[in-house]
Amino acid sequence: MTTGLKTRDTFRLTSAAPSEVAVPAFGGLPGALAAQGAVVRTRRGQSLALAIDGSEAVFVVRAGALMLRVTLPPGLRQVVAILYPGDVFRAAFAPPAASAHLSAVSSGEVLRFRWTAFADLAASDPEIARYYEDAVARQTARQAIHMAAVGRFDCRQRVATFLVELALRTGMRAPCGGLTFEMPLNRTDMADYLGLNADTLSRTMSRLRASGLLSHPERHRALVRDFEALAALTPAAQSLTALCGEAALSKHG
Amino acid sequence: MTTGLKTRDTFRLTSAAPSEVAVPAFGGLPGALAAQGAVVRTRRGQSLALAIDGSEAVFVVRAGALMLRVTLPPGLRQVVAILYPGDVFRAAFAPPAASAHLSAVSSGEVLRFRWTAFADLAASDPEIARYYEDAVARQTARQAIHMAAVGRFDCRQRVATFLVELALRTGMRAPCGGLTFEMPLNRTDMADYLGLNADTLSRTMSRLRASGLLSHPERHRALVRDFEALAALTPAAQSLTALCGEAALSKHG
DNA sequence: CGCTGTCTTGAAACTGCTCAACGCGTGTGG
DNA sequence: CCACACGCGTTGAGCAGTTTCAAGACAGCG
Repeated sequence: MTTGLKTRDTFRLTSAAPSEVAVPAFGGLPGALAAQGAVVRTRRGQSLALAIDGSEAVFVVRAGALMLRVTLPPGLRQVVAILYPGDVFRAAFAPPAASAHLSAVSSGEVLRFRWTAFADLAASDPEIARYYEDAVARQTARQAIHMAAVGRFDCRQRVATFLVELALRTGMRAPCGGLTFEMPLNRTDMADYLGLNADTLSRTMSRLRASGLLSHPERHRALVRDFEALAALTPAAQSLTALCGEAALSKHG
Repeated sequence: MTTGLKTRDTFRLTSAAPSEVAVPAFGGLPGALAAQGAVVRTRRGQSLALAIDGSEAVFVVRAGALMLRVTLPPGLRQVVAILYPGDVFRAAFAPPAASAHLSAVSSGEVLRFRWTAFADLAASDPEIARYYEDAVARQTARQAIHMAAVGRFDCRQRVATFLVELALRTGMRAPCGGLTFEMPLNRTDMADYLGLNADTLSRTMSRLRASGLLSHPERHRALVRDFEALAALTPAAQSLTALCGEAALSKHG
């Protein structure tokens, strides 16, 4: 909030995404933020405390990715969200009484603040306020798509959706002409993210591999030969490209 | 953001909800907001445009409830969120290319602003900024629970979760000793919210009715004899009471 | 080399979905 | 006033897709 400027995303209503894509505010992290936050380097699996000696924490992801997992009484686990560079997470986003757990899915770097300090920064610097607001809005919109995927897609659609998401985020053009990207989550976490059984997920990916859409040159890395074909498998393809930007697709690795 | 004050919610980490519940900031709507916003009276089914002649809108729910529905290409519909009094909705929360649609599920009243104007208000009034931030955080936490429900619960658990949610929100002690509340959504919308088939939902509710937990004294209204028993059916009961407050449970209708 | 954790795969069981029929309340026109 | 169509909810039967459970493959590591 704070600034009267228009959202960087060209604002759209319903309807198909135009080719001019809303580029998320990566790189655009306000300098004042980086100067004030505590830098935390993350390693895969590392968990991040939601409180800093009793007071609420806020995180801003600079590199790598985080995930928020909740666990409900009978051991039902759900990975609620994956946070990519540019995303923000306030501890109050975690639901109470649900064993909320924030952890890194890959090595990277996050900025950490006390919420009180962060709010003061935002109050005094419109750029920070606007950055935070836009990040929250972007993430909320992404969550909506994820919700629809988990609520309505069959297993192949869900997996395709996730792969497209990863490809758009971290994909690089491979020398051989396809698209490669990290698969930082293990099968269980991926299944928990997609609301699937780990066995079902494994089967589904095997089928994608068998159909030639996907291959695993090495563990924790995927190669997609024909991105268009993969995107055609998920009803959310348009929304995802609009949300993540297609910048990644042109980067060469 | 803006204010350095601590969130009204006593901040908690993981673990079970204590009996002292985080009361959502109803009634606590800053006066300055009400003075500035355009009052919109809603009727059931009425849809709310996400843009005010081309610029982004924000809504603050004062009474009644709204729902956000997305529809993906093959006609897959998902009700992503239900917004109750005190909740806020910024148009940028709606995902692009997903036929996002915001509509009223019951008659009520919402305040409408242009986002630019709202942001300016928040920048100048810390109380408004804090109200908005806390509302967004509360809603995000609720979404996390909903995500877990859609991703991991079986149909009975999902329906129980929804009923508990409604009971906590709008439930009143009935003269006969149970709890009554409105059921503003029709079967289809409820099913879309829960990620279920409408037929399955109907069956599930019939079973609940047959087991004596639920009854329909009149259309669009439910009566729960034994709230504890209903709450015992959902793994999210603790989280829901922590998020919605139990104030409603003591109100007499 | 053998251990462990992760991933894969198969067969059976089950849950929820599809499709179609029916009941009911409401609105409309004869 | 009745007949009819319509929207909405309910219900049954059969089916499809997912989960469950258990066994096996594979890589990493002491």
